[in-house]
Amino acid sequence: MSSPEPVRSTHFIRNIIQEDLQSGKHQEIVTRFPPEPNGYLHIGHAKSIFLNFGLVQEFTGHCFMRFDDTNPINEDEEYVQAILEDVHWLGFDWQDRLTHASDYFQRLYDFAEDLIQQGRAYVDSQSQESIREQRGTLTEPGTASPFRERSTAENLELFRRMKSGEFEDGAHVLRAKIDMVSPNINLRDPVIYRIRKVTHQRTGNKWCLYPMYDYTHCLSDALEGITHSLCTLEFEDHRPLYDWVLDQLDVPCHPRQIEFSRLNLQYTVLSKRRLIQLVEEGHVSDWDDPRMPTISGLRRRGYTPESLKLFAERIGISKAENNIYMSVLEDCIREDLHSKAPRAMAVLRPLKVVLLNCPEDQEEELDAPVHQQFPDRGRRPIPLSREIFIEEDDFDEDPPEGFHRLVPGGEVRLRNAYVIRCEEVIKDASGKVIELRCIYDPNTSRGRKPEGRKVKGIIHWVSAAHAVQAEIRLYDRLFSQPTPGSDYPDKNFLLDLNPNSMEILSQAWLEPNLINAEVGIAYQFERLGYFCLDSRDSKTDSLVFNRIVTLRDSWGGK
RNA sequence: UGGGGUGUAGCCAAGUGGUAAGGCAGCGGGUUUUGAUCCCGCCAUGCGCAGGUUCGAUCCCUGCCACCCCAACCA
Repeated sequence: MSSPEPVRSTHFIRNIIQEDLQSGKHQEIVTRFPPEPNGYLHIGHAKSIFLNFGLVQEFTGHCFMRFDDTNPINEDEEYVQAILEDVHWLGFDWQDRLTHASDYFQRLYDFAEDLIQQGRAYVDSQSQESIREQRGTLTEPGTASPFRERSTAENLELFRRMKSGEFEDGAHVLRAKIDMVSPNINLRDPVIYRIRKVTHQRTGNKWCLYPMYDYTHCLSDALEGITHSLCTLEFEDHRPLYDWVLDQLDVPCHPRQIEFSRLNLQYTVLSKRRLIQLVEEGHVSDWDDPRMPTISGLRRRGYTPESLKLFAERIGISKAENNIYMSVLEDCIREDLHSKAPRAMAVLRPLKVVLLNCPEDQEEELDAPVHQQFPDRGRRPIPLSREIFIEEDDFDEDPPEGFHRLVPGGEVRLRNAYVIRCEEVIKDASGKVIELRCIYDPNTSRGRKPEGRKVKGIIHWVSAAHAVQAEIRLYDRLFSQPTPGSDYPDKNFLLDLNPNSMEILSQAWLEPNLINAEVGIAYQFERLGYFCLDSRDSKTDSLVFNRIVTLRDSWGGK
């Protein structure tokens, strides 16, 4: 099966790597994908995964899968497993390069003692509040801590006692001694170690002292021999600190940090805080709710790894703020599935049609291609009998201009079958159309056009006696505003939740061949869109399909 | 008001001191038993604004403007 060839335009990071390879600065490149295991991965992470893992496939090199687990308070093994599954599903293999920042805790600690020995780090024994006040503001310089000039011996002793658990949380911290009046606030003696008497998901109770991100990340990169450390724009201000730490210590190499802009996708949210809130407050069923922009949600919804890769290629890599249309993502899955998906007919909102000239005991076995453009994929059986279902909105008593479907007295083609004419419209007491009586033209089977008339419309249908009932879940965007919350003073994104983001249709009818549908395969329900079995809720005797995305519809009417 | 970034079409995004790639969207037309797909064509005298240098500037220089990020013992 062919997947779409991604459009490859170059970007500044690829250019840098090419130059480094050509100049001989590096023989191969090493990257890393470093999530904190405190939430599920989302499509923004996918952008980073495709970048980091993709680059090393494109050039020679390898990529580390590294968990940045320096803050045991928020982290959890559940997230670790979910993240590994997601990265793997996207198509990447880290081989034996699965690491954790916590693997380096001892080495990091030793480096810290080294810093102290050099007089480049000190133990501060002030309260968190004092440290914050002394940091200064954006426009005012910071002031020195009274503990800044402690002796090396005292610093070392205190630091060792911090490690051995003699002090309570918050009693002391270790700070890098850099520059309290730097215009870059990150350089005003940043805290690099804090006491946290909590159990770490990997190291247990071995440590009660945990290193901070800025100190940990650069050293982990250096220890792994990372050549290019790719991160998002908000870390740009941290780069001087990244470089400072590595410059002080005897490390194997000095990776280059390069920043790119994070993904912003309209009609959804991509911040961990907000995604957690959606899950915890029950606005969605779970992390893998098919409306979620998480990788697991997209997977359950029916998105393919190939479609997400296409998306990553399309949006590109740059340093500019971006605001991607949701339609770009939707178009990627359409493009991928168009060639892959077997075709089927399904009626979501059924309207009964009786074919008057079809005897009650008549059953005709028609068939149709699995995929019209790929005849070698075979054919599927399509039974026809006297009673069929068509889509409710494929009939209109009072049609708008340009309506190509069925109208009273009019003709339409049943897809893969005959042309029918509507003879009679049956309504219930309230005036609602509940049944159509039609006659079919037996001389209009496959490949045969009706004589002397043009039939423009084609509608899908299923045989009532043969159809399989199923529940179908129609999904729409989770939020009704492109930038959720932006119109409210408190930026409350929940107020923009789309109340119609999921519609459940429990009376849908499927062509009988769909009884063989498999989880993980997307089907095109002709004229409607792409659908797949819900991996959680579908059962063999009660099928549940998710709508992945609609087909494009250039007809504005309805 | 300090520091760090970014501004190329509706949305992304290449690009170069020599006259603006590509994708998505949009528009027009063709094919079609999916109003899908597919095919063809159109779509920036313009690169945030104003000056300057130059034969020539989106690119170099100067000055502005707008937006984003930074004052966790988060990452």
